Amino acid sequence: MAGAAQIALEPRKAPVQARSAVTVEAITEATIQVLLSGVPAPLTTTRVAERAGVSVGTLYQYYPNKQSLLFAVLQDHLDKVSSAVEAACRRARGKPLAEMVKDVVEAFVDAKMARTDISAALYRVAADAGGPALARRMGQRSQKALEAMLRTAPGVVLRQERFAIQIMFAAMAGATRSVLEAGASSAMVKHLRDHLVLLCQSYLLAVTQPRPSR
Amino acid sequence: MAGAAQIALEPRKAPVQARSAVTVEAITEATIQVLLSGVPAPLTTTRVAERAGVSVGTLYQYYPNKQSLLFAVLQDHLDKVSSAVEAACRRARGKPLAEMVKDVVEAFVDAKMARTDISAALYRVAADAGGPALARRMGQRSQKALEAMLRTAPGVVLRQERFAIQIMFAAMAGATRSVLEAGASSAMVKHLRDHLVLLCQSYLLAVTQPRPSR
Amino acid sequence: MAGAAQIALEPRKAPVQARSAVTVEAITEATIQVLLSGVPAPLTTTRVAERAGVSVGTLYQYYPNKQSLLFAVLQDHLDKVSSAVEAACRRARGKPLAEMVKDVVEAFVDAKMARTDISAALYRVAADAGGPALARRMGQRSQKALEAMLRTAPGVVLRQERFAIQIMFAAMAGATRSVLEAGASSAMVKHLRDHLVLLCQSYLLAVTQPRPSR
Amino acid sequence: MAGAAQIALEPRKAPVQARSAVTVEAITEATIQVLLSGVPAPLTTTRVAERAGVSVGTLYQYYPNKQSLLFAVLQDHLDKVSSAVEAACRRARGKPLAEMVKDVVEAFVDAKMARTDISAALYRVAADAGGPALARRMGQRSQKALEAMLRTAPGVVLRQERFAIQIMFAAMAGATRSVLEAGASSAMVKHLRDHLVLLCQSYLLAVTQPRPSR
DNA sequence: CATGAATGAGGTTTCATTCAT
DNA sequence: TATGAATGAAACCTCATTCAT
Repeated sequence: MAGAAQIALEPRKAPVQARSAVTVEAITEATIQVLLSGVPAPLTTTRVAERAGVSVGTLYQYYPNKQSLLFAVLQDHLDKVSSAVEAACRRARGKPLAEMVKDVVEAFVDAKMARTDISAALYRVAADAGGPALARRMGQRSQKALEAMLRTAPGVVLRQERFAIQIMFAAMAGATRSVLEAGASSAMVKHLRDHLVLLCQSYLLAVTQPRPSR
Repeated sequence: MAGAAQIALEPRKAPVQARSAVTVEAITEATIQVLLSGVPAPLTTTRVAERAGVSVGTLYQYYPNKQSLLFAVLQDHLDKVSSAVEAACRRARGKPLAEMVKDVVEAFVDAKMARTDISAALYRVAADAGGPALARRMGQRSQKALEAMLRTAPGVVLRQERFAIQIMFAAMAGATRSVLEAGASSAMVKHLRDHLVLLCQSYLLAVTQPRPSR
Repeated sequence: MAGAAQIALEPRKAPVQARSAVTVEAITEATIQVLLSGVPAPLTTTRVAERAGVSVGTLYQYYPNKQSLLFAVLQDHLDKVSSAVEAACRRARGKPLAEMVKDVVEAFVDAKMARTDISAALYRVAADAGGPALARRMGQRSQKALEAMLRTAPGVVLRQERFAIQIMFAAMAGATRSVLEAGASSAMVKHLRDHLVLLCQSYLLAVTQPRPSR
Repeated sequence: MAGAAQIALEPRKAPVQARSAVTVEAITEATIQVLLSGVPAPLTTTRVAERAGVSVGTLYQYYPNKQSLLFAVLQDHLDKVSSAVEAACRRARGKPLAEMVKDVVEAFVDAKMARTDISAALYRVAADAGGPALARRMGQRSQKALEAMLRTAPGVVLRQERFAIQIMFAAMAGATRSVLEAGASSAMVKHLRDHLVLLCQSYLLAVTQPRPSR
């Protein structure tokens, strides 16, 4: 989509009742299933509803429009990844730089690769309006956490800190995407972890400020 | 798009006559213009034709369907980048590793950033069927060139060479995309160049095989 | 139409609810009306929907494409005729040949001429892909019934039975079409009945096997 | 097509020059070829022109529109059949009824089956506006000739002469079409000839006026 | 609350026809 | 005269969304 009017992206109502929660869950799950069932068929609200075992009307009770549905699914996924990174950052505070990086990178890869099928499928809808913005927002959450963590690394000061973190994070995301789109066999995923650790460690070292000596 | 039937992606006929060449050029240019004019309006063949100052019928004389038009525009862009990388790789053969990397990274960034508007706009359509495959194919061209070049680097042997190159390339692409989607001010672009040089240099060093000495 | 890709001809869903049944009926009726209103306007789905008082979307809920709509209308018509012939054949079993023929021919003509307007209108769409095949299939139903009936005619054995029946049926159909396309005044229809009875009776007599006497 | 505006059906100009004659011939031949090449592709003027080895523009020099082209091809075909029937009728004057019928029926079948492929293909376009009218006109030519011939049959007076001839002719046409659409193997064609002779002979006998004796 | 029939704007694509070269 | 690029009306069909039941 080359653009989109300003559209409500928030779910229409929180699923407070148990019955609702089940329905909503069924709908989001169905969305992913439709995305995954590689058939050359576009993702339509009717198809999602069918797959979820509810009527379109019901779907529209919970999501004001199609965008908001996709948005919710994407958000859920990205939120998991961001949270994993944030948690790892919290745990790694104060450790030596190399360890920090290792912990965080592995947390990121593990979260992203927990369901390779979903991750891969979501790239297809992420280009829609709202997707890039959401990704950026979520990326910033992670980057903020990284920044906070890195400041606790003993004896480390980064040059152009913010920017360096953005680059590192984007590099991680790019490499992960590449592996995902290449099929993401478990062997590849393992290599990805190791290489990304190396890549990030060496990069951060390279942008480490020369210690103000004496 | 969540999927697509097998569809002809090749242009319908090459613009042999002068008149035709102008028309085709106008159409591809219009495609980008429509993509850029961020207005909340999807890219439609009608709109592209309008913008190009021709009728829809004319558009369909050259492209059998909408996909093939987008495909052509994307291909043109990716081809420029790949070619730039290949050329840089050829020129850098035999140089020391650090220089190699510098030359190639800069060539990549410069090619990608020659028209930041186009690059950014194309991310929106790249998710369509055919887009990912094309990107992968083009990426492989670059990676092949990188591989050939790196083998001429004096005293350098990489561990898991192919994979390492894939990761490096994907990291570059990811970081570049990140900057592009953040606005890509010229200052940022300059920093991107420098940081990517560092990132790639240090990563390659890190995955360099310990010389089997003596 | 000079040809057609393989296209779904079956209705999309059966009208189960009362509301739907009305809609479907309105659509098929409208199809015939549009065909009849001899105005120099082709049969388009939009026009049919308009005439039926529903939206195009509704039409497409029940018929996956234009072909299937025409197909359904044609099928309905041909089915009525075939059924009439079959019924007559069943009733005429065991009667003398001349009576058999009379009964069946009259049943055929009556069924075909019940709505001369519809019959005439349908010739216009019968040439479309699917039409000839359907007509052949329906013709064979009738011919099968004829065959079964004729075998019960006392003392009658036909030479080249199957083929003779095909010829007779096609002759009937051809003559009927001719009258239909000439306007089919009720006087003509009456004459048609009488003449076709004669024609079929005398033809069958002519192809009756000489009784293996004594 | 369910109708058509009043459209010029006459060829735009007679091919007076030799060059033109070749071109026109190429175009009509190409029309049939396109119709025959059973591919699920509609008959378009562009395709016909291509096949004929000329440009669309040239096609439109000779035929003012698509209808007139189809009309010309159909007319050519029907004219051959009508002429054959007329000639046979002329030759058979004065012969006994049975011989008359035999000669004419065989002339009809032979003319129609001279090119079974063309005959079969033309059914597909005959339903278009202009087609039925043309067929009727041509049928009347044959029927007139039949009428004139039959009046010379010694001792034969038909009841409802005109109508009977119409029915007989339509029956012949219908049976022939049936065989054509069933594939028209040469064996079937042979049987068709024999059966149609029988059918017509016995039918005419059956409608022969009882001689006003004494 | 759920249903699913109905809506209709709007997208893609075709193809008969014209006319500048 | 021949060419074939250009035209654009109009056809088919989809699918997000609504609302009576």
